[in-house]
Amino acid sequence: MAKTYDHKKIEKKWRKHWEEGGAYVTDESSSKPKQYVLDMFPYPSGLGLHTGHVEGYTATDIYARFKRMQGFNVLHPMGWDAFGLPAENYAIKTKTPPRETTNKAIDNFRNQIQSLGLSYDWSREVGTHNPDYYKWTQWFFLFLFENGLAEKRMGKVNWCPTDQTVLANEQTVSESGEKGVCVRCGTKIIQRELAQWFFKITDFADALVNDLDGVDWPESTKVNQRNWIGRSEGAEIDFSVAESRQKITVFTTRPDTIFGATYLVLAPEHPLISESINTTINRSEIEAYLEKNKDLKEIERTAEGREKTGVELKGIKAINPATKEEIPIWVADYVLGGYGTGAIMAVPAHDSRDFAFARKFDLPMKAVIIPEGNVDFELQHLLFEGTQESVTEYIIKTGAYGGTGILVGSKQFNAQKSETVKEKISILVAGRTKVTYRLRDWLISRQRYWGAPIPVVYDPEGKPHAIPKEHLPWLLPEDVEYLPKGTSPLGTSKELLERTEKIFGKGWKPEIDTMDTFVCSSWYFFRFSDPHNLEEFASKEAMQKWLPVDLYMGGAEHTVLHLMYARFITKALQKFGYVSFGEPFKALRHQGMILAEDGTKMSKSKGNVINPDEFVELYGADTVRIYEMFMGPLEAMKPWNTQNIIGSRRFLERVWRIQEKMSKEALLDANADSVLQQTIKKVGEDIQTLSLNTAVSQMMICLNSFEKEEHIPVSTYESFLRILAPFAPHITEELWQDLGHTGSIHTEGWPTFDPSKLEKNEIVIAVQLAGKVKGTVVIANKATEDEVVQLVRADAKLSLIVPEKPSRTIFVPGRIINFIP
RNA sequence: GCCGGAGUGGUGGAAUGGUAUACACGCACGACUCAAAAUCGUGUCUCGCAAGGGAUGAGGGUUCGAGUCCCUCCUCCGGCACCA
Repeated sequence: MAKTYDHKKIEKKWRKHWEEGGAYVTDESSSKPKQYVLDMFPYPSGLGLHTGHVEGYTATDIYARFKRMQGFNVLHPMGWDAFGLPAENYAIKTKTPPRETTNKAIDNFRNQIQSLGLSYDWSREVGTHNPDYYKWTQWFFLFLFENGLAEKRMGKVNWCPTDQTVLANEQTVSESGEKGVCVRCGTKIIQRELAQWFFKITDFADALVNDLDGVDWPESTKVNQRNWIGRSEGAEIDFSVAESRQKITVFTTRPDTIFGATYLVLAPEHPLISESINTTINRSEIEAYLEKNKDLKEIERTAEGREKTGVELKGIKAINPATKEEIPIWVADYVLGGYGTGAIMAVPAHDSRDFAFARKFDLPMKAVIIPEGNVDFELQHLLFEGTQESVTEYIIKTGAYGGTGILVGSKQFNAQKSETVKEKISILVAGRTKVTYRLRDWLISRQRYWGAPIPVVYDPEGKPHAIPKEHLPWLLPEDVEYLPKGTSPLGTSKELLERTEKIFGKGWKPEIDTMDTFVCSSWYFFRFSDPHNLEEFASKEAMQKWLPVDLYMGGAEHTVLHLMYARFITKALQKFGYVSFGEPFKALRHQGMILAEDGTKMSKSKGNVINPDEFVELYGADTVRIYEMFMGPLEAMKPWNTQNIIGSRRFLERVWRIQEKMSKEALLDANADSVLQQTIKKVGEDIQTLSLNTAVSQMMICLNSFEKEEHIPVSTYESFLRILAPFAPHITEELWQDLGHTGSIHTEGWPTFDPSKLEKNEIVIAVQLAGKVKGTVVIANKATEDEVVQLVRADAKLSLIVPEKPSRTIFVPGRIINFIP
């Protein structure tokens, strides 16, 4: 009589039903509290959906469905990060327009996503490559430009000779960690000087660091963001040049070591070198050094393990403002021109880099800090009793000490703690406190075709002008030569040039670079709140209603930059009054990478890629969803195991079969009921914390206990189905309908549990002797310590082990009783 | 080197300081079957016939009691790394 579980029929039927009924279209009129549950939108690659997508999307789908059942109005959208290099490279190879391949890939992705039964509101779908979207990407460019947050300037840029484009610093590291290569093609990058557009993200450096304290993100991601920004607090100190009015300003985080600064080092780019080269006595040596190093890229200069090189500016000296002693000035490529002031005070006794340099060139060292806590008597003795030579000898032996401690050889600061005098010293010696950052401005120009055109035109003098907003979207031309020839493909479009001249006049030229695709993805979560708005990127009311995002899910691999840029855009909008908050993503979680069965990364070249479609076809979407959630902790990296999927399928088949035990009259056994109550409680808590693997296992435990029963009351089965519904939406909908319900199970409320039934009447507790388990006794749930002791004494085996008069008895209700002899 | 995170059966993995190995896969045996598959049942960390021991990367510590907390060390993963 009972139907068999035909996942193909069931899943197809309900997906059609949900789609036709608009089951997951967000209800804008609802007054329920909102919940914005967002996945990082994918790049629609031709390879299709991979197992990692399925994992993240299933987790947020379960969360979104759970929140709906809990009575929230949920916004759960999906879209496409559609501009980017693969489609363009494919176009170069095959002459197929990128729009064509991209749209095809999107259709494929959408089909795959829909086959998983994910409850997205497809009426809000966006694609960054569509003019009605990139119109607003261009609007953001103009918004930043008008407010002084976008500017064109010359910049040394990383240039990929193969892809013929500029790359951001962060795109010059290959996936295997190799530096100085194009992230896409692995070609060694070269450095070029070009006029480029920058977004001034550094204006927000402080807020980008500080506001991390207020968001619920994985700690490691916060650390990555902080590292990237690289905020460091220190001081700028002026060193005057002897017999000259020039001065050299250095940045240091350790002003407390200034008495140990025995020489200065300038970056090769430092302007003082050319200004004072005439007063040096080794001019040709210096020039030869600069010439030899001028083509070195920063990445090469900072390569791991590279031997430090440098040359002294002989004939000129600097004066240490603390000791008033003359110290040599060197040029060395280990000092970076683009960071701090491009000059440092070298303290070889207390900095390992300066130490290595001083050793190589036999420069003086002076120790001025000794570790606190009298750890090193030899050093202490030397500092107070020894000669400068003996101290130097000691340092050479032990290496630089970079920690904090007690000052010595520092005149009036002697015997004070290094931390407490830091600020005092920097002010007393012609300096001021200063904060610097590693973060650089965001270079957004790309010499590529498949991106949003930068909405700028140049007058006949070459001066840039913003394109007035009424001309947006500034369309991406189609009559282009894809194959780049060192200039941007847009430069080959006749239509674009004619369009520009027609609107702005003869001699005007369009900007031919496009925007970094990270610009497109830095604001899409705003658009989802109001995706069809023709007047604004999103209305203030819509953003007020839906944002910030309550839960944001995506892989950890490539998100440092995306998150940074999205936060930057949000802070810019906040500054100019568009939004009231400064952080776009309240809570962030990362799904872990799913590895191939052999425990290595899936890759096309290794041929070990798992295609989720295959398993959706074979076992059904519900099974794949359950399996991927059951594999292990969401955020953990875990290997795929095809053999294990069958367990998830069997679970659903048992859910299906147990309907045969249903009975309207039956009462649930108290113990089975208690398992059900625990399951309602635990699964709810687990979904909230996204511990979905243990949620699935709890449902399995619950089903196991039902299977021991003769009959299952209908209401019990209904509760169970409602708990399972977010995980396996199709099978539960079918079974729900079979129970005679006309409405969808997914509009039901989340079941409540009865706390009074959570506990079983009889429980097993462990009996310990001095902390070692010796056996168990079955006791009534509410049994007192005395009653438990009685039971233990009555037990034939335990009574022999437990001492007559224990010195102590520890009773933890419901857990253990421990007798200490 | 620095900063995160992790190390538990044959495998994926559970465990508010309270019976380590839940749940699942696999495997073995049994039932059903002419047979097989499917399904169901039993067993499955380790030494031991048993009674009992031992085991959560290694070693210490705190505690009545430690996978969990503290210290030292080892290994693996992720990130940063000449940023003064």
